[in-house]
Amino acid sequence: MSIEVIFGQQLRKIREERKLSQEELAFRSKLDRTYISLLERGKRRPTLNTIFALTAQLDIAPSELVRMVEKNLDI
Amino acid sequence: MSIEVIFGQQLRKIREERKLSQEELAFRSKLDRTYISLLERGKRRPTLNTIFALTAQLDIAPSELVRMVEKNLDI
DNA sequence: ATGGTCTACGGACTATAGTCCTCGACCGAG
DNA sequence: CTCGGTCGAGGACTATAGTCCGTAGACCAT
Repeated sequence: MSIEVIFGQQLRKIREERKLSQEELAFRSKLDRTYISLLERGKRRPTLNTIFALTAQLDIAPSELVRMVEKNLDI
Repeated sequence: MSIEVIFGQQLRKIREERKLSQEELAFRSKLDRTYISLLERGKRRPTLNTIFALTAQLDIAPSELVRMVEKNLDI
């Protein structure tokens, strides 16, 4: 599976655990609502800064999210 | 300090520890030499995929590089 | 049936990641 | 001095990240 698809899956998982809507996450991280949707569906490749912006609102370290991607990549 | 500047510093540090030139790293990670230079000087913001491509050639986990950025960010 | 919430998805756009080509400066070795 | 290896920098470009508009469908309650 590609990096961006795995990333999207993990992002969605964390967001849902936090009980946030895509729109709410977008608002808090100052990103666009439709862009969160694109990310979760693996249609976009976030920059490092975007990852930091997202994780800051999800109460998780950027490196932790990346680590989740790594782990799920080789499955 | 900004995320991209810290990232560049850490990238350079690791690359030099591995005794690779920018050109050699660029070749191995299938990126452009001038782009590695831009990254190290904090002039560009790498995508997640680019981080994976770089770290794969630096014998370090992507999450580890990101963790280094995190740690140095609040100094 | 209707209104609210959530999400997928599209098109058109702007900003910027990443490429390619080039030149100039530096440095240590021959 | 010159030459090879290395890097900074800039200009012009192409690809794609990220925005901003919208529509439509699913689900849930009233």
